[in-house]
Amino acid sequence: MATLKDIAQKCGVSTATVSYVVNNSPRQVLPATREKVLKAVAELGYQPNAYARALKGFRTQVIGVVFPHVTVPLTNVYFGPVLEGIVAQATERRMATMLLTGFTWEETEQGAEREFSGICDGFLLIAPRRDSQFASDLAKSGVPLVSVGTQVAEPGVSSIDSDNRTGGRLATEHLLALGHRRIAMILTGEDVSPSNSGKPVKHNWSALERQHGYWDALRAWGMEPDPNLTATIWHDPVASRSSARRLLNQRPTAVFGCNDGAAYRTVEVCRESGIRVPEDLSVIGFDDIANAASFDPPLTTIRQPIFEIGANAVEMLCAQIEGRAQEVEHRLMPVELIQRRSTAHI
Amino acid sequence: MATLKDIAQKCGVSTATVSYVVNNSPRQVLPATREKVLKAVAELGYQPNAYARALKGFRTQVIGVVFPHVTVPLTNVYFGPVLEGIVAQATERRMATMLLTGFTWEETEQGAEREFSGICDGFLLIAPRRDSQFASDLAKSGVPLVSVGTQVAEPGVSSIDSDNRTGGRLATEHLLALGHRRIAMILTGEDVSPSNSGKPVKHNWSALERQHGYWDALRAWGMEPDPNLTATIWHDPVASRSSARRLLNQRPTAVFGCNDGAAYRTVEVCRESGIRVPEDLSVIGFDDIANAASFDPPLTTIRQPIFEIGANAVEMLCAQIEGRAQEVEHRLMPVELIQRRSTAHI
DNA sequence: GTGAAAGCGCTAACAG
DNA sequence: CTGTTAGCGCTTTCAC
Repeated sequence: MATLKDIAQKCGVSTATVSYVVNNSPRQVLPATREKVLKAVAELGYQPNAYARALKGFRTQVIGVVFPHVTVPLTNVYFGPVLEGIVAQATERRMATMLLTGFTWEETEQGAEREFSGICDGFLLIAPRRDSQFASDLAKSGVPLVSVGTQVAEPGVSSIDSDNRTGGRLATEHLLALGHRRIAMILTGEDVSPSNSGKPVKHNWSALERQHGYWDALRAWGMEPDPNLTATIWHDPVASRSSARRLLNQRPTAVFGCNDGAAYRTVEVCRESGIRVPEDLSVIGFDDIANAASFDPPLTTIRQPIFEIGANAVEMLCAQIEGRAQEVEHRLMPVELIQRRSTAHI
Repeated sequence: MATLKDIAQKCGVSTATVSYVVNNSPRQVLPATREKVLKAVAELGYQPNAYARALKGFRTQVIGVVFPHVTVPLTNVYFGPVLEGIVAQATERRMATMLLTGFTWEETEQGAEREFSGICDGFLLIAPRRDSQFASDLAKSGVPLVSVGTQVAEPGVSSIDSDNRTGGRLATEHLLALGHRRIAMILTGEDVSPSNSGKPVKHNWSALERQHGYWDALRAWGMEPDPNLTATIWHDPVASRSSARRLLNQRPTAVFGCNDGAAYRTVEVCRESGIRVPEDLSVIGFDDIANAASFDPPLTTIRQPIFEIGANAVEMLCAQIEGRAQEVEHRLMPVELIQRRSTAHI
């Protein structure tokens, strides 16, 4: 790999001159010299060494995308589109995206910190834990950072997410407007089944926000949320099913699943139990994942702009990197009700 | 960000000593000194600078994943799982994955070459063009490189793909065994519709390989392929539909779609035309994408191990990076027939 | 056992 | 207009 020095020698000029030519720096260079240099550059296929450059304090044009767990697949209905938005926007800005992950979240954070804190201009944390150490450390060192899909506890860390609370309210209001009064909600959480039963359930941040919206709507209609009408499901399919079944035994007329997957699993349980959707039970989801429209019945849901969340995250991060960032910002992306056929008038 | 020098000063030792301690180098260091250094390292939160290290000729532990076009989404049925396999295997080996893409393939290649050829230890090209300039350049400079899903023209570039030809044969033999004799094939190609009609169709490399397998099987059964029983579809849905319809007018009893998407679109066209699958027409696909089993009817197809292709690609690349690579290797991953309900006895 | 110093490739301040 | 040189943070040879 040819270096500045090689070019300089070949042309009988100094490395400084070569540097000025290749960088189009403001310094005046004799046209003849410039041409000579350019020719040598082309001949030797010279590429500036990104590392040496970075060592001089330049931007690396790389953003690190830190995501929780290598087995939360990229084909996942949330991570996939978010990453797509990130990559599209990064490409637009001619930046590269470095994927940083591990087999546990701790490992992910440690690895990211140990290896790449010097390489990346900034980081996007995808759905980090609220108490993320990595987020705190980076924030304290002033490294550009945006948390996606969760607000971390550490103040000073900007974040972006959809407006989950409003979405929860919208979903519930839709059901209320349809005449439903016994409206159940299904939350999701970290795995609390067999292996770590006993520990308190750790619900997803977003699920909890959506629940707040659900409560907001109920209260606005003068109703108090009934704890019996809330259930939690998680990765374990068996335990989740029985949880869903217990909920249905409470005879709700409508169910708000905190995401489309939860809603869909509810529909499945209904089918097994002979409950018809939407005739006997209305079901609404959240996310509007790619195939929500081809569910049977097509799922009424709250759409969140997943791709745009990714794109906006990059934009926010770049603002920080370039020093144009205002204050800490918690950007909330708009959600909307997508009415399909899984909800009906009571 | 603390540097070696900071630590050295704080401890009243030389940077060399600090370096030896943090790297666990073989040089003997007085336990007391070692401890002092380690303490300072912890206090100052020292992280070695990856760039400075790389400048000394060390591995960067980053692999560049070059993929064609930012709008070929990561949620794509092929790219998604491939990338998943890549990331999983890279993580296993504690390497990071850098996503390199652009808005055109040319741009992607130029950007990757210009900016990142010094940063990455090696590159994975996802479905590059056969005449990729980037591949040639890298191969000539001896940069570790594996082409995924296509063999490039440049000799000396290792590749990995599924055994498309065998898969094409398997699909066709399945149909033949079911008693079919008028077996059509649907290929896919680059967009040759409105905008660039007139230009010769550029078929996908893999589609062509599968077609070879199709021919192999027919000939082994003493039949000569009928050109009228082959059609090409592409991104344009309208033109593709009419192409599919023309094919069906030739009255095949079975269709082999070169991928599941093509097969599925054929089923749709059939439905519109009142042709029942599999009663009137058997349809077989290729890939076994995630939702092939939930098609209506569930699609008989040839499974290719997409995730494993990604994982193997990383393994091959690392062998090159670490100098353990044998010769140029064109690894072919095994495929298998997945029998479902879109094919039936004639 | 430890320190001084060269040098990886590059940029930019300083001298001509 | 161009060359010399210091130094980014690190590793490693050589000398003590």
